[in-house]
Amino acid sequence: MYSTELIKGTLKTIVLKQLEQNKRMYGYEITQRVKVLTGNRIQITEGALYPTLHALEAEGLVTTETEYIGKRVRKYYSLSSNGQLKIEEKLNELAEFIETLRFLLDLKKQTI
Amino acid sequence: MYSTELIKGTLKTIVLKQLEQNKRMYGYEITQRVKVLTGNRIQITEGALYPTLHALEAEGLVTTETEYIGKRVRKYYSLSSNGQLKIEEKLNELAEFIETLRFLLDLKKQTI
DNA sequence: CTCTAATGCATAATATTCTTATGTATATTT
DNA sequence: AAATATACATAAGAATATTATGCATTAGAG
Repeated sequence: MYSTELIKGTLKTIVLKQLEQNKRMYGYEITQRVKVLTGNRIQITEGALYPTLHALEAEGLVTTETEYIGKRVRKYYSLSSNGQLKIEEKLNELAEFIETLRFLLDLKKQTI
Repeated sequence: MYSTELIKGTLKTIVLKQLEQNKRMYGYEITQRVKVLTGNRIQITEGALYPTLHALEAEGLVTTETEYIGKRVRKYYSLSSNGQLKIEEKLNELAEFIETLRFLLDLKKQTI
């Protein structure tokens, strides 16, 4: 696990990117997928995730559909067209920021 | 300027790295140097910087000396040996985190 | 030579965004 | 039967930034 302060500021981007890649996901699924993909290195807590999803919805970046699996509710999230634009913006900004940090902190460039 | 949320979590690392590279700096100097080095892309505000410097001092990662330039006070900061260890730790962690993000968000690798 | 901008420190009020804790409920595995 | 996993949600608190304010000195522009 990374020291948590690093993750701050990237959560929305991570969530939007998952929705871009998988079309339609529910909250719990997002946390599990990110956990697996990162080998447990990034674990999104529920207290962080749900408020973030609600904020994304309020900003019009995602749309929702509620479904019942048996008696259990699931809320599916999908990227809206504004969300699609936003994730592209955010990825560009993050990539630039990382390049700036790399230079400023003299981090090694990846050649792989 | 980057959306401010990105900078959160990297400020201590940036400050410690500047002190590693320049031995002895005062607060205002750090903000100016980072501003120039990043082409105005990262501008550390005073309200963020000074509390951070005080925290680093309280953690024993930096030592301070106060000097007068004419009648104006300047507080110089230097990396302690614990600070030296800490910056190495933080840079390693950040580099790993960036690699994880690169994979998770499918960011392009730099070849330069 | 006066006024503005820059230098230099600091703190307080506020905002954001996370962690941790709590709550509720169903489904599955041991 | 009990523990764990699934699935949502919100509240209290911590951390860390922004914005605003305050004070004071020095350099430069008009």
